[in-house]
Amino acid sequence: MASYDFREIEKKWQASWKQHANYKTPENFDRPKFYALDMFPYPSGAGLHVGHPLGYIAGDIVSRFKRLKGFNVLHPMGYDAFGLPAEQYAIQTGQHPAVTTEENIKRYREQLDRIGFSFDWSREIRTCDPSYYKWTQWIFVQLFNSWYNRETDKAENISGLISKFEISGCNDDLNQFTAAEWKNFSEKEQSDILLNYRLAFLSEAMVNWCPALGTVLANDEVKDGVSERGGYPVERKLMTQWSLRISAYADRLLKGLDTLDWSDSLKESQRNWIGKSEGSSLFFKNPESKIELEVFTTRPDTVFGVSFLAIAPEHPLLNDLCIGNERDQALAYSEKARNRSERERQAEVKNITGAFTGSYVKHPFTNEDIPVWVADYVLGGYGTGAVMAVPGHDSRDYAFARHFNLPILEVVAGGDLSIEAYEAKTGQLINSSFLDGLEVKDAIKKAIEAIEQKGLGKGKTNFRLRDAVFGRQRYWGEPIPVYYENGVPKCVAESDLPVILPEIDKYLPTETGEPPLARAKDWTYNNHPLELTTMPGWAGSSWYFMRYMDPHNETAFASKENLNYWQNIDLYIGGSEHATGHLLYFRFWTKFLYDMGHVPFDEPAKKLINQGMIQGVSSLIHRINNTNKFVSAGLKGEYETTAIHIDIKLVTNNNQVDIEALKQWRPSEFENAEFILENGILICDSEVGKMSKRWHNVVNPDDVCDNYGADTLRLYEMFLGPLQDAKPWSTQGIEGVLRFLRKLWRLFHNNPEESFVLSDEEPSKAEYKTLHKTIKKATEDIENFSFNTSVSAFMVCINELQDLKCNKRKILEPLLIILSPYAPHIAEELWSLCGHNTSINNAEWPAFNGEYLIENEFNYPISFNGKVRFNLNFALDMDPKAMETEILANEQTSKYLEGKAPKKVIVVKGKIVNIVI
RNA sequence: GCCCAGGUGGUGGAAUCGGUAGACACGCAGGACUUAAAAUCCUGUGGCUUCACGGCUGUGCGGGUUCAAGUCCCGCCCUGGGUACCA
Repeated sequence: MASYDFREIEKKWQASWKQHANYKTPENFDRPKFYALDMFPYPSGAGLHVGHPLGYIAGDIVSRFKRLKGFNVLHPMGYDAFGLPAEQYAIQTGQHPAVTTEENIKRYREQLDRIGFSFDWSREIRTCDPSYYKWTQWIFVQLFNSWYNRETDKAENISGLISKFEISGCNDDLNQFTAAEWKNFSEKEQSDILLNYRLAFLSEAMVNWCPALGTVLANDEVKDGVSERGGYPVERKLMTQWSLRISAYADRLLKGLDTLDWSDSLKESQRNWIGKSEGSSLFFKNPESKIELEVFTTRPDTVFGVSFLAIAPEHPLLNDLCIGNERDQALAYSEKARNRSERERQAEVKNITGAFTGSYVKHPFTNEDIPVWVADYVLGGYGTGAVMAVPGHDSRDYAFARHFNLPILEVVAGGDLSIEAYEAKTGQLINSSFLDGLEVKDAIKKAIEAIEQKGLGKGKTNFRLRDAVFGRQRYWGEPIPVYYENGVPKCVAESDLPVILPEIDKYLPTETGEPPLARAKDWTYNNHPLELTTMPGWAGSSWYFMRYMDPHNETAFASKENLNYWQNIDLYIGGSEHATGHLLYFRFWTKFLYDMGHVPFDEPAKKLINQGMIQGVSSLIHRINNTNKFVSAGLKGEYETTAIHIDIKLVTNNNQVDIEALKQWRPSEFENAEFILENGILICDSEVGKMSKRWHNVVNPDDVCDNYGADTLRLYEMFLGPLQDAKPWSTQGIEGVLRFLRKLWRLFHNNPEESFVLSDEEPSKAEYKTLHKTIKKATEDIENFSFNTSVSAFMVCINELQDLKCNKRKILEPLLIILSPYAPHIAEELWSLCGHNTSINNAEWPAFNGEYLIENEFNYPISFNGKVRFNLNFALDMDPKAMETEILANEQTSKYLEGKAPKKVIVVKGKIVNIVI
C-alpha cells in the first residue's frame, strides 16, 4: 500500500474490532474503573448529522485514553427509544412505533459504526425494551411505596408512615386525625390520605395540557407557552394526574450541586430552576368572617408598607372572599383569568388586571383594614397563592397600585417612590414602628422574630421547583404499573412486572377522550382496570446509566456487586439543553434509590461536560417578489426580494451557486427561472442556525467519512474549537487535517517506492524532545478536555519530525499510541505495519520523560524597564546574583544601565525577563 | 428585568501562575517540481512605517494596580445562552 487509503484502512479495522470484540468491557474488577457515558440519543427518522457525534468523539477519546492508562473502562451506548415523534408518525401512517423505532436505530447504528467508536455494544440498551422498562416500572413501584421523612431527611418505606398513623395519628399541615380515626377510615379514605405523602402520587392539579399533542407536559417540556416538541400551544387544565414528588428533594438537589464538577452555568440553571427563597409566612385575619389568609414573603421587613393583599384567581378561599357588590365582578374576573392559556397569559404580562373582592383583613401589626384583591399576577401554584402587596418596594405591586390607585407607602429609605418602587435590599427602615432605623438585613431578622413571637406566622423556605407530572395520555411509553381496585390505586406485584405495552388498533385517543391505552383489549390486572396513561420520555433516561453496569440482569436492575464496582459516572457528556429536565430527574432518581439502599452513591455523575451545538450554515438565494427571477446577493438592494433556503450542496465555499445543479434539485421551481448574475455568477447569502432538514443545511457524517475518512472527521470535529462552544459547521480547514494524516503516513513511507520503512536507529535528542513535548501536551489536554489544542500539538509534532526526516521506531510507536484515541484507524494500521500482532488498544500510554525538555542554555529577550528588549544567554542553573553580575558585565546591558546596579532582576522560571534600575 | 458565559488578525482559534500576544489550521500572495493539471514541498502573511536593520502600534471601550495586563480590579458597550409576574 503506497498512499494513505483511509477507506480501505477504516473498513478493515472496523471489521477487525467487531470480530475480536476489542471494546468489550472486561468482566473482572481487578483494575481501577472509569465510567465514561454519552447521553444516549433519541433515534429520530432524520438520522445523525455532524453535530451529534461531537460529544461522542470526545467521550471516545477519553475512553481510549483511559484504557491505555490501564483503567477498566465502561463506555456503552443505547437508545432513548420511547417518545413523541415515533408516535406522531404512527398516527399519520398507521406504522407501529416499534417498527419505525427499530428502523431508525438500525440507521443510527450504521452511522455510528462508521466513525469508529469504542462502544461496548454488548451492553446496548433501549428504553422501549420490556426487559429494560420492567425496571423502570419497578422503580416507579418503589416511588409509590415511599414517602419523604422530613425528620430523617430521606425517603422511607410508606409502611413506616402507616404504622405511625396507626400508633399516633397525624397532625401536620395537610392532615389532622387521631390513631383511632385512622383505623376507622375506609380503604379509599386511607389511600387518599397516603397519596399526599407517596413519592409517586395521584392528585388533582393544574397541568400543562397540549391539545394538539393530546397530552399533558411537565414544566420543563413547555417553553414560552408552547410545547418544546412541535411548538403547539399549551393550556392550563385541572386534571387528575400521576406526579413524582421531586419537590421533596429540592433542598438536597440544591446542596448536591456544590459537590459536582459541572459547569457553572449549568449548575446556575439548576439553582434557578429549584429557586430556593427564604422568608416568612404571615397570616392576615378577619375576626368577623373568620377568614385567615396566609401569605409568603421574602421581605417581612416591609410589612408596614402593606397596602393591600392580592390572591391568585385559583385561590381556594376565593368564593368566601368575594362578597357584596363586588362579588359577581370579582368571580367573573377570576373565572376568565383562570381559563387563559399559558401563551395568552405570558403575552399579557404587561397588562395589569385585577378586581377587588369586597373583603378586608386586619393588618397583623397595625390592625388596619387591608383590602383583598384578586390579581392574575399572583400564581396559584407558588407559595400560598396570596401575597402581601408592598407597592413601595416591589415593582409588580407598584404597577398594580398605580393602576388601581391604591396607596404606596415608603418603609425603606433610599428610593424615589414617585418614579418607581425601591426594591434594593439596602437602606434604613422608616414608618415601621419597632423596625425603624434598622438596616434591611437586620429588619428582616427582627420582623421574623416578631412574627413568630406573636404567633402570626413563621420563618419559611419556599422552592420554585414543582412536582413533576408523570402521566402522559400517549401510547408509546412505559405503561404505569398501577391498577384500580374499587377506585383505590394499587401497584402491580413486582413478580408480575413488566406490564407489557399492549397492541392497539389506532394510536389515537378514544372517541370519549380517553388515552390510547383504553383501546387495548383486556387491559386489566386480576380483573381490575389498569392505568391508562404512560410514563413520560424522561422516565427511562432517569436511571439508564445504572443498567449499563449489568444490562442483562433478570433479578435486579443491576447487581450490588456491579453497582459497587462501577459507582457513578466519571465523565458524562451531553447537551446543556437537558439542564432542567433529564439532568435534574436523574439526580432525583439516584438520590431516591440511594435513600432506599439500592445504590451506593447519591449523585449520578461526578463530572459533566456540555458539548456545544454544531450549527448549520444555510444558504439563501433571493427571488424578486412576484416573479420567477433570482438575483445575486450583491444586487438584491435594487429589488424587492424574498430569501429562499436552498440545499447547501448546491453552493461552493465562497457562496457561489451552481445554477445547473439548482435546476436539477427542484425543476418545478427553478427549471424556467431567470437569474440576474454579478460578474457572471450567482452569489447567495449565508445564515448560521440550527441544523435542520427544513433549512436544507444538514451535513451527514457519512458524507464526511466518504470524502475525508472517519479519522479526519474525528480530528476535525475536535480541532474546530473548544468542545463546549457552539460553532457553525464549515468544511474550510478539514483539508488541513487530512493533510496532517497524510504527512504522518509519509513519515513511514518516505522513499521513492513509497514502501513501509521503519528504522531501529537510536533517535536524536531533538527527536526525543519533539516526542516528549507531544506526550506531555496530549496527556494534559485529555485530562483538561482541551482536545483542540492537542490536535494542534500533533500537527506541530509531525511537522517537526518531517523536517527531521524521522522514521524511527522509538519515536513513531509512542506517537501512534497517543494519537490512537483521536485517529484509531490509521494508528491501528501503522501499528500493525510496525509488526505488532495485537491491537494498539492493548498498548500502554507512554511515560513522559521531562529530561528531554531541559535545555542547558537559553536565549531570551530581556526587557529593560519594561521597554527596550535585547537578548542575553545564561546557563539555566546560574543563581540570580551571578546573573546580575553577568548582566553588568555585558556590554549591551551596561550601556543601558549606564553602569548602575540593577534595582531588581525579575526572574521567571529561572529566566530573567526584566531588569529594573 | 435577573442570572451565567464570552468579546484576540481576512477566518476558526492558541496563549497552565500576570512574563516574547496571534501557536496550529484555513484563506491569500509568491516560488519549486510538472508539457500541463492535481498532489506535494518551500517562503511570506495583525496594522502603520522603513530599500533594509529596525521603529511605532495592537487582544470591545474608558480608567486603575504592577517592573510587566488578553489575563487582576472598577465603570461602560456589545454578543450568545438560561430564566421570567416565583412575592
